[in-house]
Amino acid sequence: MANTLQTLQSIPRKTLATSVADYLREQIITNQIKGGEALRQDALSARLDVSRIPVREALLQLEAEGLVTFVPHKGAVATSISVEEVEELFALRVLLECDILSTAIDKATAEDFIRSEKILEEFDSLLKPGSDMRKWGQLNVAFHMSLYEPSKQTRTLAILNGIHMHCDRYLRLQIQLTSDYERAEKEHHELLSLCSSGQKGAARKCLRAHINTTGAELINAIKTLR
Amino acid sequence: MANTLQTLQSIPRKTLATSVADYLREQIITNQIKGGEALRQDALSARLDVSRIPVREALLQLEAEGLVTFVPHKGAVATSISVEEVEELFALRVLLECDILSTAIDKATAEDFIRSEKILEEFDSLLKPGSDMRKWGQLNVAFHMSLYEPSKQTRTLAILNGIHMHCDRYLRLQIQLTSDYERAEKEHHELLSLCSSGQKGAARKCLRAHINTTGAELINAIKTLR
DNA sequence: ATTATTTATATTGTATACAATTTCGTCACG
DNA sequence: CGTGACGAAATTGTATACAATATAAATAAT
Repeated sequence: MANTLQTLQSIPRKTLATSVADYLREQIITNQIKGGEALRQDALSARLDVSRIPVREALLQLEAEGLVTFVPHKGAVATSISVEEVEELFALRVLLECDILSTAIDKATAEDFIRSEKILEEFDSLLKPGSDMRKWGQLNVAFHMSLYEPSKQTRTLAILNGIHMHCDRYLRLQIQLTSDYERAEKEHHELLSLCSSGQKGAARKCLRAHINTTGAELINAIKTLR
Repeated sequence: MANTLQTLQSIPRKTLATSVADYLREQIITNQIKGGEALRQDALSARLDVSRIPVREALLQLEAEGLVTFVPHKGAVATSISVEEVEELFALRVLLECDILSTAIDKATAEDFIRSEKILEEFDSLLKPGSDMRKWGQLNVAFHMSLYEPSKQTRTLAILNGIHMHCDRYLRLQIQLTSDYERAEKEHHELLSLCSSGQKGAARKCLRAHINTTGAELINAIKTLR
């Protein structure tokens, strides 16, 4: 079996630094740590009961992901994002995702579509309001990435992963407020059926519309919040 | 004066970790540290006469840039890149750079073009063979980024910066071997003149051709080297 | 009173020391 | 021979301690 090795080498012995990074990333994405908030190494190491070394390494990794900015001798601050940047991110999504979707459809197998389908089914389990938006955001990213994964374009996938992380940081807010998840889910199903029937042109069009309306709704929500 | 503040806050007190990162990045990009080579923290800290902490932080930063892979408890290894990945990177360049060029042209001022022009002039100073390719690669990146900078799309610019870094790691080899810099320079001048005269469509076409032929030449060179 | 200048405090950066994990050689066993 | 168990050496991960820098407070000067 080919993927045995895959599985084996993907047991990443968790290091403290990555655990701290995971924790902080979660906190930032869910807005429990707000944009602009300072992250003191000492406070974090005391709170998490580890030394400052893994905390520093976690902060460095988060900086690489764009979730904090790290100024030498001054400290780390959770990043905030401007409306212009959100717009840029969604424009990037349209550009990259529409492109990668084409090659993904060409290379996709039946199992690939089944995997995506299963993710959509998971959405149903938390359709009712009150369910945590954390899971919703994760599934949203997972669905999109699952669609593109067959392309095997690792660099592009990595870039998209980063973009989605940032988008979701704000999507979470909007989805919660506007109950927009029903639209998103309908569009997801539509998109997947177009993909699995190999209608590349229509699928791209659908995806572009999906990203654009989502972005527009989000920007709208952000602007009214001020 | 507006940029006084800019200048002041852009004096980043260099930390040891960033110095080490700069040093290692240079070594990797210039192929003095080859892909697949292991980077032992102990050896590096002894060689550079610093402790392992800044070395670790440097390696983490380089991992974020994709220049090394960091496996917990095993160590860091300089990444190597496959032909498929080079092809992907150049395809990404076409997609992103053609798009960003349009908005950059719209927003560009006279000074922007002058800045790009000056970079092209610098090329002349090292046109003769024997001059170091390090500078050539830096100028090449600088020229392209200078063209796109007026767009103010910071996320896209950051992504492109990373892509260029990886491309140049291999471009250096090819340029040296094939004396292809003459073609590149001619195309650079052509591109800039189209931009400064506001011919968006033609400029995009020219840029796409420039990236595509450069990518094709590079892939060609890599394949013949094996 | 306001601005400089100095002192003290807080916070980050780095070195050293120790703990945990992996790697590799050795040896026993089939 | 090949294979697996065991232990020593090498290497990485983390804690603690100290040095360097920045922030804030206090004092002095005009």
